Amino acid sequence: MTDPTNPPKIRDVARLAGVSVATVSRALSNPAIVSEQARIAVEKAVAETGYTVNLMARNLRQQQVGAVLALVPNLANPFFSEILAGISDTLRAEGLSLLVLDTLRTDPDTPNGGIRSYLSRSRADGVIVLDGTLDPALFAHSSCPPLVQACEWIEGLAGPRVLADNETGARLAIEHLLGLGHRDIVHLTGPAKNTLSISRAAGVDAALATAGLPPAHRLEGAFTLSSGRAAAEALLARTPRPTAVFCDNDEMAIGLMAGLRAEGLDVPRDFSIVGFDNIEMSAYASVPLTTIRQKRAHLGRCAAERLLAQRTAPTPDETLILPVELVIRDSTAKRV
Amino acid sequence: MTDPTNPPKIRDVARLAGVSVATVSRALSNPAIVSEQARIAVEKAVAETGYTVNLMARNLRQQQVGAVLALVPNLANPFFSEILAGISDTLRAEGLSLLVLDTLRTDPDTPNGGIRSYLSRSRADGVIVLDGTLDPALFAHSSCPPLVQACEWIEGLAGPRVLADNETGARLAIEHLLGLGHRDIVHLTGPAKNTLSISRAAGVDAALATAGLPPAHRLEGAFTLSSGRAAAEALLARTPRPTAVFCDNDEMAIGLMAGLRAEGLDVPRDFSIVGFDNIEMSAYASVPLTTIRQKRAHLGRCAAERLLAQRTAPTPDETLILPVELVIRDSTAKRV
DNA sequence: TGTCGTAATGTAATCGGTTTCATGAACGTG
DNA sequence: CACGTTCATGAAACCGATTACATTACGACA
Repeated sequence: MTDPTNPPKIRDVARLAGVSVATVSRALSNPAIVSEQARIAVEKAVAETGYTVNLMARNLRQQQVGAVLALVPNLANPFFSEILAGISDTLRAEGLSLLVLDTLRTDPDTPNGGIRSYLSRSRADGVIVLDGTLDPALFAHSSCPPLVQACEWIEGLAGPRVLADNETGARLAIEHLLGLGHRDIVHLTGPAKNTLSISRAAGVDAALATAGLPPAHRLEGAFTLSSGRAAAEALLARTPRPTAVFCDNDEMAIGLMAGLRAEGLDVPRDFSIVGFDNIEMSAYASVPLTTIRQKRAHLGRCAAERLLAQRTAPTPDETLILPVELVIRDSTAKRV
Repeated sequence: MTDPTNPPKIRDVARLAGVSVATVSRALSNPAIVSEQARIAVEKAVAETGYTVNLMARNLRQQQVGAVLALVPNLANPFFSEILAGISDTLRAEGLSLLVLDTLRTDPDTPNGGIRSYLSRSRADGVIVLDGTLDPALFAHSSCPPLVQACEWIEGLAGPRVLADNETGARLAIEHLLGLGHRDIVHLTGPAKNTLSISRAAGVDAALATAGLPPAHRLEGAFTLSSGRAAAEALLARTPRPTAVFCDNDEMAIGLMAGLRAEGLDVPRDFSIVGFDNIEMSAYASVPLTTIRQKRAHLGRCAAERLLAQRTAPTPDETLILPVELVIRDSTAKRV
């Protein structure tokens, strides 16, 4: 019977069913190719012993791991966790496991934080990179599994990418503000070298240029609530005072609104604010936030699907750009 | 040299170094027991070939996986992702991988959503359960790896638990409100059968009883922003109108405040509100939220440490209760 | 000098499956 | 009836490491 210390092996099932281990293996993985009689005997023996395959053994033989690794910049950031949820969805459907590595919380003593040791074909069948700040050299060895870049991307790293349409998003935001009469618009960005910020800056300036305006002034933030709040002060120091701010994510926008409120200023009367991402909280902010909707779970699913597609077809290296849309709430208003 | 299609095996290293595979294995895993000379030869050969161990082979032999599985109720919920970040920290330090499974997004056709198949010793060396709604029978088979329950827990499931001090947290919240003169306090809970809500309800009623008051009225929510907002209406329908609400998490509190604001009511003038968790957003809400601080990353770390402790010592089945504290902000005020 | 202990190493078994290849039976066909 | 095909099956190779066990060399000590 079931012995907790000695899990049943395929041998035990074979003996009990009166067939060979090969037949048991076949009956379990490809029932169609064994006789009815053998299949039933095996099923009975499996039920009786409580046998389950040892995945380490199977994986060793099949040279696959059954898991995909996601490299996330900050696991504690809800923005990424929703992408992960989407990735998880797709992987589940394929019976694959999701491995998560937080690239923020790395070992400072090791070069590249010891991430390298996780980038091995014997640890994961594929990698989804969500962190645009990683060193491309990390992925440049022969035993690095196939990869897909999602959301952020790494300059100089080949392979398929799944991105939101950042430029269009930024353009929509700016056009919305321009339509409301705003002319002096500040762009509150993420870290200067962040790929998202750079492509959105391009969208911002393109929209401004189309309207015959010079590039936007920029304030550098860090995608955090606190950096948004801190930006309030810098914003108020500007003369003439801008009338609108486009923020590279909703968290900074919410932080900024909190900072402005603390200074006795009103949104949207004194400042119109547009965010990016449409996190759930944005609809519940003190002033419901106008923002750019980005379907994060969907992005995660697409990234995972693209990765899985590489298992069969060779990598097409295409960039998939997902649409975004403007969500107008209460944080933007006509310039007075 | 390095051939992308044929990763070097330990054999290749051995041949190149002029030693046996056993010596290579020893030189890599326990350098102290090989001669200086052999160690150097092996190191050189490893560098030359670019060899990395095949973890599937090692794991099969050593009968371990090198990964821990976390069962989270909802990956998209930032509350859990911060716990995950803590878990990740601890595992990283031990060179272990983190596997994540979203128990919300399960296959509705399969009993238990197909979670069962992930609960195998050949998939993970241990399991951290963050979902209190799972069926204890899931874990009741011999090949289920050692587990730790964290944050939430499952009635009828043995094993160590790492919990926040929910009862004390609820008591602190209620005592704070009582101290401000509130007597008619509503408890906005999570789902009725949720273990967190039940233990907090006990804390609430204990504090009220100490003050000679009857148990609190309860409203059932779902730990979500929208359920918090929806509670506003139910709250206002009560006569006499309560003056304070204790919410089982910050998200519901923020949702509730949004709902009340929409009805033209003011916090804290018309209602004092206390949340639970102290998520980062709470300090940035329209009215900075008074809440119960719970160190989520620390909780994750503790859970992971306890799991790892089981590798050596036998399971002590103790429950570890982590302290919480009251954070007073602006959403609570003296009853007028 | 013989014996023993210790350190370093190599050979081969082992982990638990999957898969190749060989074999035999059953069947249809000319 | 001989022959080729298909189907089901089992024996054994294989995945790539770790490790138990055997072997050797060498120094210490009686």
